[in-house]
Amino acid sequence: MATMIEVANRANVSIATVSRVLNGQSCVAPDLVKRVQDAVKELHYEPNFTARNLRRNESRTLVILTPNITNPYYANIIAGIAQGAQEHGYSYFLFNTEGKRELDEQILDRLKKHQADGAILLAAELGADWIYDYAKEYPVVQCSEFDPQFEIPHVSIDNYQATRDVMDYLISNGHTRIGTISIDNRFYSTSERLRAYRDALREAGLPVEEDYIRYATGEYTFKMGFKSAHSLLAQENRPTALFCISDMLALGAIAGAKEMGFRVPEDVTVIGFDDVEYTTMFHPYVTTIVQPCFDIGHTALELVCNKIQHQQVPTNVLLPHRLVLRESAAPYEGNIAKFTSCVTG
Amino acid sequence: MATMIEVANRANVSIATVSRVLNGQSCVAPDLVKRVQDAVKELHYEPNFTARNLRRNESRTLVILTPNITNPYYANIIAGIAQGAQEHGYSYFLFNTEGKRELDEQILDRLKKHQADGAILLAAELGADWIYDYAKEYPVVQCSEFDPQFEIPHVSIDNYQATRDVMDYLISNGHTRIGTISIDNRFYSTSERLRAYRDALREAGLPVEEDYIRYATGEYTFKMGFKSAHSLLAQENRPTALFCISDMLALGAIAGAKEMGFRVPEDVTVIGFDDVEYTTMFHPYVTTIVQPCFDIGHTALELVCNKIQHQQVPTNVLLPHRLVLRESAAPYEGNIAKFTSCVTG
DNA sequence: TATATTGATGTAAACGATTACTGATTGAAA
DNA sequence: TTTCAATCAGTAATCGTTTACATCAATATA
Repeated sequence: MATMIEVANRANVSIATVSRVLNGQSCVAPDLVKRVQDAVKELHYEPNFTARNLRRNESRTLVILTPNITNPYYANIIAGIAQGAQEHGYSYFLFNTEGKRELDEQILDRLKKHQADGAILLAAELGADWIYDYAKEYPVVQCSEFDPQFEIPHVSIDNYQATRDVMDYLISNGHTRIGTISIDNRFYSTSERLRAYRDALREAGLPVEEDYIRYATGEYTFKMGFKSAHSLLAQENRPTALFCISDMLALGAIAGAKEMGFRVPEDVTVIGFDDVEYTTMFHPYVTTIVQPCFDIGHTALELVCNKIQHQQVPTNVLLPHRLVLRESAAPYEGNIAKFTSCVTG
Repeated sequence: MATMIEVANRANVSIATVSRVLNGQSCVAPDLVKRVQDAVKELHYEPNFTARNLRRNESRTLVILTPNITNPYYANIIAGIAQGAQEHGYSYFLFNTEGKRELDEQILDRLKKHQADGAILLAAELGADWIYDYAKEYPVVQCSEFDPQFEIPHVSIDNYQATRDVMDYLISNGHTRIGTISIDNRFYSTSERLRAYRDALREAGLPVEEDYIRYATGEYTFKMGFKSAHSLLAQENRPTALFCISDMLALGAIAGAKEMGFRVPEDVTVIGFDDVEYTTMFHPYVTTIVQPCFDIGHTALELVCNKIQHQQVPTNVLLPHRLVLRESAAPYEGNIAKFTSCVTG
């Protein structure tokens, strides 16, 4: 592959002129410009980005840490990031770290090695103070998950309010026995949703039954939703509504409920969270909280870019959510008794 | 961030020695090694990979072109690639190009710019001779899709035989009116599956009805499967079995059939392709061809790495597939007549 | 006409690593 | 004791750009 020197020789100019033509900032005489451009074409010259990056002391590259790209929720956020990256001329390394700290750190070390100019974290756990060590020195932005006790810029929704919206809907529709399928992870969103769930019940004068709460192990998977719903609905005095903290859990919960012979929503209302596309594939379509995933990703990207350029960025960006009513939720009709008998184990 | 020079000064050695210690090939006296290591720690030195890459004339980076990460089929292949990349110390840029040639070329140009050492293409169309131009000069491997007329290394399965396996199963189970949901794309897999579909019917002495074939527009989506099944099953003399060239199409087809009042598999057998995890989420679980996605990705990565090291690599790697029988397929029982009446438009 | 100003171009020094080459030291062989 | 090879460390060139600075010609100003 030809270098600038060869281009310069062929065009009979200095390499400085070649560089100037290529970057097109300072003025160069038209005939020289033409000579350089011709030489570039004839030699099929392509700039060596490694050399350029070394000289400019940048990489035009970001790292993105995600727990799991297979999850359509993350996939949509990434789509937003991708579009923004394209717009700003950035590339990115996408890493599936499954939230393993070791791996996370190994990847963030790329910032130190000049392999990346900034980072976006999609699944920062509560209490992850080590992230702060990076964020102090390098442009780091958190997306969807964050810990409010650290001053690291983040983009998310108001998880507490979103859950209150769900609970308001359920309670005002007559449900009094409301269960929730949560996860045993250390995400702020999880703890906020749980807090809102409890607060809503308490404020409505309803008891907070620990038997109505399930903490699924690990990830937001269909299987976990299935199992949790099974165990929730197998109870004598089972809940009439299930609030699931993700759509994949809700889809699993619906399947689990159906498998036990319950109709959704007639016998059990199920509400999800996120609004991934699978919510409208299988009936009943899932009533859920719509998160502006694409925008969350896109905004996060804007923030890193601004940080890279040493601009001031807001720490706490919350985008609007929305409760969308579909088929899996219905007012409580009081027709549950007949089903309690057919519950197996 | 400290450089080698600072480390060298602090350790009172030359930068050559620092480099030698860091790369650990040539021998360095133990006390010097220690001094260098101490200096590295004290200064929190991290090598600048841009500089290293410039000097070594490599990037340790790959580009991966995929039409759509959201599709779980591609996601699994990428998981295989990711693992291999990790093993070999490579990073990769993942690009969703949606098969747009312009974009594809723009990204492959990174090979010329020394931004990547090799490329893996997940969705090369038939007749894409321009890919060959890159493949001649740079390490390029194709994964899942390829064009047999070009000598570019690729990893895939035997799509013709896999489809013959499906058709053998259907025909030997008494189905004679077999439809297929294909796509109007330019993939070799698509044309091979269609060829096998026609051949199987012909060889079994069954007519190839063009009315039983649907070419969905664009992508392998749930929606397309839904619509295509609807139109196939709305016919007077509708097929009793549908072979879908992807699982997402099959899931859509099952939903479409159900929406029309058909039972799957009692009234219509539906068979998919790929074996993504969604096949076993909703009943009926989908009978499908299992592709070793992870291995396909992993093997493709091995091939690029070997090519990068100028080793000889095989051109045509085909991995084994398998037909797995689940709930969505059943022998033809002849009980269809009663349903033809309830078919709407 | 002499001088200051402007603007285009070239020269050469970075950027931070790797590595060919050179030189010094040591120990073994003659 | 001399010679030679082997081992290890240092010097400096190199990778391919960008860019501060120097140069020079042309124009404007006095």
